[in-house]
Amino acid sequence: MANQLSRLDQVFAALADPTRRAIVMRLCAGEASVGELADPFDMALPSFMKHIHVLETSGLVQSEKSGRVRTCRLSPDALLGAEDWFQQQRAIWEARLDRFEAYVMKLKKEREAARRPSKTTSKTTKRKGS
Amino acid sequence: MANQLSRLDQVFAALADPTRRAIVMRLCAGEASVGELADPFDMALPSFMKHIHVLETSGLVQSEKSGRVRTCRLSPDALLGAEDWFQQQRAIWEARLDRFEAYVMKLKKEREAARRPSKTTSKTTKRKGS
DNA sequence: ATGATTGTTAGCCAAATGGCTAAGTTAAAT
DNA sequence: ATTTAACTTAGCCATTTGGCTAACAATCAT
Repeated sequence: MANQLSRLDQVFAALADPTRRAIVMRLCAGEASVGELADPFDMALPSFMKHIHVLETSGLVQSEKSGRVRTCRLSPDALLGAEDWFQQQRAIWEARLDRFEAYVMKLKKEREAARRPSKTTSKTTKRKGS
Repeated sequence: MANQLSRLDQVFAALADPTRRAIVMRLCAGEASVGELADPFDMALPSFMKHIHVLETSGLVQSEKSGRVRTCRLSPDALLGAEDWFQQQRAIWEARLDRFEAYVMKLKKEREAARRPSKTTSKTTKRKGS
């Protein structure tokens, strides 16, 4: 029944909300209580707590309660996991660009070879222009 | 009236769905038509088109129609923008760790200085244990 | 022991999301 | 001139999301 969201799904969904991104940014600077975190936001506490809960189930934030105050801290692993995803995509993207560039270079050489049908590439025969 | 979502909101929301992440991954390898993109997914075309549309309004994907086929390509800027966010947070996080480490080092020195109240640090007086 | 702080639970509500089908529309193929 | 291919639009539906209030703990301070 439970829809088994992947970790990445939850992390990206958590970060899609500006309130939650602000919480994460705040927690990057150090741990804080729910009250401290909620203070800057014009929002009822129960609404705010929902955001905290989303962050916790996404794995981005951990918290523990001592006395009547719950202290939240960032757990950087989930953040790094998401960052990894970008880096992998960028790697694939850049590999593609490299291949494309290689392809263009090949075309260029072939065009040149077609224009000058000698077998060896002589550096002395430099030509410029179309 | 229009709720003016920030670009980051839209990018992260777009990436929170596994179908859409798969589309982005596919497009990292090169442009493709809607039909080609939709093929691997067991989903009605109109549903799939909604995903494409989400990706387009997030800025992650651009598309253009020629004839009856719409070709989609990744626009890497939005992707890089989101990656930047992670890197900024990580920078803050790491700065904090550095500060913490510096703090621990300071404590350590003070403890040591308190234990051995001479002004100069003599390397000869090495001591081990608690 | 009372009262103030600091969450927490329960439940309501409007809007957004992510799926569907059915019925267009436009370009290419025959 | 039809038919087929490749989207596109319109609209339905269930679930999720993100806000609220009201009432309930559970501590800490006095």
